[in-house]
Amino acid sequence: MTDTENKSEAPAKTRTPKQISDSTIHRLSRYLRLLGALEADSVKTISSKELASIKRLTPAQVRKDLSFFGSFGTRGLGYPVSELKVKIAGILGLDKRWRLAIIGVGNIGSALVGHKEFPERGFDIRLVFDNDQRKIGSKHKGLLVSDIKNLKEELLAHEIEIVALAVPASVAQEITDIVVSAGVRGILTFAPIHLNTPENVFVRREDMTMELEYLTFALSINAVKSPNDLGLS
Amino acid sequence: MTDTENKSEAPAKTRTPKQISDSTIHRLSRYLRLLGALEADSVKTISSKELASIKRLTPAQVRKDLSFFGSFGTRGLGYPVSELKVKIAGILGLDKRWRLAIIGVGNIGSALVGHKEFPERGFDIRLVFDNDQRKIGSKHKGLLVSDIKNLKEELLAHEIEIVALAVPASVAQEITDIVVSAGVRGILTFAPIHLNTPENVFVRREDMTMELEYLTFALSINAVKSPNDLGLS
DNA sequence: TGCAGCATGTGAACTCTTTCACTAACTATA
DNA sequence: TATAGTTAGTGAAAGAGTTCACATGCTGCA
Repeated sequence: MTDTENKSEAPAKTRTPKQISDSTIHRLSRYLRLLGALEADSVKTISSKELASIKRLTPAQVRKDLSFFGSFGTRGLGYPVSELKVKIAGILGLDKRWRLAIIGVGNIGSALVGHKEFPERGFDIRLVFDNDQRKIGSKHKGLLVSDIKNLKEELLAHEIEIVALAVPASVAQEITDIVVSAGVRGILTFAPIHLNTPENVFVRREDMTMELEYLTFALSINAVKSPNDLGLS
Repeated sequence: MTDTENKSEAPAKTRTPKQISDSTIHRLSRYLRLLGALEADSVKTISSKELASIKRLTPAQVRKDLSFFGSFGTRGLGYPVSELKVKIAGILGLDKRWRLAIIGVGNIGSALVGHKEFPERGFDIRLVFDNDQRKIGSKHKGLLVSDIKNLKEELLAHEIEIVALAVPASVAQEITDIVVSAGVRGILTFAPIHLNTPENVFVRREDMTMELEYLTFALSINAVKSPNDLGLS
């Protein structure tokens, strides 16, 4: 075999089947928000450079993120604000409204129910659950609290698509199983534990303590690790 | 002259510049929590394999994470649970209690004030601020709400180290500036905007909408699960 | 119409993170 | 004490994600 080199030539086509990273998706969310503000200010066009400087990123990063999904800009000019906003919203699946349920009306669940940003950004809270008899049946910030005993039935009846889980860690898995059995495929959980779910169910965890611990780590080290990634996830 | 020892010619030891990644820190937090549970169950020793399987990681990942900070295990046996817990807590700066202030007692701030996990994990909420006269002076979940007008003075007086910012995005930067001027170097913010801070101030952002949008992205893609199709053609 | 200037889109290089694969070292047992 | 079995620690390889650099192609103006 003369061409030993050849066997390593195969990967020439390193084209991964387009796996989009978490970071890219998160940045799209951030671009989207900025574009909303720009649109409100009647800005018509924005370059990757401007977009990047506002978000503390590199222009290349912005262009690369967008390029995964298509070509939305015009060379020599930049990106059309309104149009790009619509495109990104489409990519993120925000061209429809989503039906949400909040499970658990403790401190966090309560905050979620009252969170005004949700409806503003396309998320309609349709159901609120708790297991506390004193709460069940009463209105909480305008929403009737349902008995968690009827969780599955109600989720199905209201065709809930995404659930925010704000219950104690001790019951989180148990409730997750019910939620999944009701066909819900998106879960935003605040319980600091790993949730077991089928592969086609997506879970995102919001963990404030973890972020605080990141801060204590950074503050204790006292040596700055990476000056510029403050605030990025 | 010795041969290999002596030279600048060798591009040299890949200086591990001790750059610890975000992910590693987050995983340490998760290990720590698990170790707490194990300790409560009187588990004395745990291997990287066991630790990994519980957290859905690889054993190599666990060992690598820990190896950045030292050698805590025993070959052939594993890691001593209680000891490792103390070590990780130390790494994360959790060998002391931290003084926290919550700014903004709306939906989210209110949840934070009542969040029982904070004191349990070493974070003492010392101050709570708001700008609403109806709230100022009253007790909110056992804590007196201070006037945000006195923000700087109070932060200094109580030697607050970390602030949780739960205020509208429109005033977040302004308040951040004050917080920073009071010597606070750790900020956990819930406002969905970039905060400008000096380099020695650490900011972590908690953004529920962003996580929800991640879910809608995932759910949308999956719904249209055509083989090669990720977005537009 | 032609030209100058800009900004996109993108392969390639680079950097960071994860996984692999192997050695060193300890435990347990006889 | 020797031996079998297990597991930590760690360079190196592989894999991801980010940045570079430049050709392409559009805009605006004379």
